[in-house]
Amino acid sequence: MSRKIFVSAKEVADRAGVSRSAVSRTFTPGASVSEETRRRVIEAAEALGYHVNHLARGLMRNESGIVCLIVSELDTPYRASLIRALTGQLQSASKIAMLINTDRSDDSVDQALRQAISYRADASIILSGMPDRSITDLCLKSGQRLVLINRDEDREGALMINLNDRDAARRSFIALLRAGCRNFAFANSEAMTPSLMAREEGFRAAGREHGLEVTVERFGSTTYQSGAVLAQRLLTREKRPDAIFCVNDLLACGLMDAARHQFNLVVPSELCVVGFDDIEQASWSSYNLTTFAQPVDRIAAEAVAWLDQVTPVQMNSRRLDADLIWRGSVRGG
Amino acid sequence: MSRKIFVSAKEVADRAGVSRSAVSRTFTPGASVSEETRRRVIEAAEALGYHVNHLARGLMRNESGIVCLIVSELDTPYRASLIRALTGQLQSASKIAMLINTDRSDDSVDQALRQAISYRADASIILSGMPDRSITDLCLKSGQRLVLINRDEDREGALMINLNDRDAARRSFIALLRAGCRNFAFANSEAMTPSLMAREEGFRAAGREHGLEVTVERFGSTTYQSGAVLAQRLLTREKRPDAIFCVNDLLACGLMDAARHQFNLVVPSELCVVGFDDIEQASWSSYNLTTFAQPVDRIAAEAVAWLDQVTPVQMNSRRLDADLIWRGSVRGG
DNA sequence: CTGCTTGTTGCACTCGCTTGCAAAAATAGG
DNA sequence: CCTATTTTTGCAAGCGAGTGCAACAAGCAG
Repeated sequence: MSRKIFVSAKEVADRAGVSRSAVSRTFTPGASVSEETRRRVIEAAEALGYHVNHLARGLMRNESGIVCLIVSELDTPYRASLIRALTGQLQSASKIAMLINTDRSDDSVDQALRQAISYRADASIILSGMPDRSITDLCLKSGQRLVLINRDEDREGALMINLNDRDAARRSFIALLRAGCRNFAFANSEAMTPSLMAREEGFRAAGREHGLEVTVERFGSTTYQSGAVLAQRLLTREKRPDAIFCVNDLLACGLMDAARHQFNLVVPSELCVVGFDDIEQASWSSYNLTTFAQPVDRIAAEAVAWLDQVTPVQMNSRRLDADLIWRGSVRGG
Repeated sequence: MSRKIFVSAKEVADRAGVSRSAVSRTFTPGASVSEETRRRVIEAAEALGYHVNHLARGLMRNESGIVCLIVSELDTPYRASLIRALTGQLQSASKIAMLINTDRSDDSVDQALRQAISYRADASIILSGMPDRSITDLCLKSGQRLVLINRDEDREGALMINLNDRDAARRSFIALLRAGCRNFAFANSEAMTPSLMAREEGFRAAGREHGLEVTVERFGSTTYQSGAVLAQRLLTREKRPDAIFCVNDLLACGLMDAARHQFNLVVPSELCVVGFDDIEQASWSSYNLTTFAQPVDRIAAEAVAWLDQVTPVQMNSRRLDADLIWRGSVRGG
């Protein structure tokens, strides 16, 4: 197993009969090289299988082209689809994604972040639910650009992408009202992240405006399992809700399953349900869930476009709309 | 916006009153430094917020600590959970994951791969369904270690991790037989990857051994939607199957939903279904699917352990067992 | 005190690339 | 054909680290 696998610019230069700088310039957009030289360099590079060493380049240029994706619970449907969109678009912009998994609570997170910094990542995109401020601090302090998705945190110098959660919640209320529902409930987790709370507050506010009471129940994390528990709690009330807005689809699926299989309720005639995220499962015929679509492609596009800008605008925030996807879990439509 | 954000070893050395090499050695495990010097260096580093520059280190050592995850359709439940496991364990092993998304068919894939090579990744882990041999060739040629998951490809110098698909298929057949089923079918996609085909062949072989016919139907890609189409094709046959082994859970979910909602069949009394992967949705009460669990943590552990080895064993292959998870989509149990 | 081993330290070179600078070559103007 | 201007090119100095080598200090036996 002989090492020495990579060819260096020197070797390409020798083969092409030019200087090492010429090779470097050939692969640097906008540098001054004659057409003839460029051709010969490219040819030699091709023949030798040369690839610019990004480690060395990053070292010189002081920018690596690496973007960190800081994520927890990345196998959650919404997260996964966002990651898919982000990696795709980053690649199209000639950047590359490093994935940092913040699931484990031990210090491997901290270590991973340190790694990211050690690789001199140009930016970090945070889609972790974990509201650990020290992480964002560290990123900013080490000169990275920062993108916060659905965190509603106020961070100077970062791009903040959020949804119109409050407005979506209001639209959800109106849709349920039009469907003839009268007993409204909101099923939330105890995660209490800003975007989840905005949905809750928006829904409550809409209730207030219409002079209707809204029952709110919170439990556990934002999962299918919590949905089942919330169903238990909400559907055993004396005044059983006939409309439940769930803080996300995963929870909605759990709630619907419990409503059907444990309480024998028929959706939507006896119970209307609205979710949030529009994960793939929402469209499955067992759920056929009316929900709000996270504009993952838009989110990814905004993030990548902002990273591509040369001048880092100081304060920046985008608020995107979530489209209501009408399906069968609400009457009418 | 003044640049110059990072502190270098030189600055730490000055502050600690030692030479730059001392700093370097302090952060190199196994190097010779006195306790006293190390203490002072660490202290200075801490105070200045120093992080070893991995770009530079990688340049010298000729190994970057970067591992590429080459994935397509990464928002698929099984893939996502595998990525979660892999990133987690890589981090614990002080490596870091770069994510390469091979969804787009244009040359952005090629470009991304080139990027990975340019960053001198130490290894690539391929979980892409895409059987593009040129990708694996390129990785190997640029001196990377290679891990192939569920691809059953014979690749010298790579670690191949596969499941006992054939055996699982056989166990599935026996379980269905014991449940009293007599008309067996296998629902496959047209992806025709080795591991999917092994499941099909295993199931067919088991049928042959028991002198029972197995209907095989293949359609589209391995998704929920294909499951619905396959249900249509299989359940309209004159001899309607009462046992269907689906090549994976996603497809099984689609098939079950169609069987129930379009054909009004009751699972498991009129139709038994077995899936593969044990994705989260399989445990949802709407499906309650009997299935085989992909040992994602084992897979990730094997991969990471192999990457940690110093001596690259030439030919290496692991075959892991998939545990049968008994749930309610098969009678008895 | 001398000779020898063991452990630390700093110098200087190296990794592969970018880039300012000045020399060389090509082009234009007269 | 000569000078002035514009490219193009090579030289060499970095970027931030790792490491072989030799110098040096400390510890110990004789």
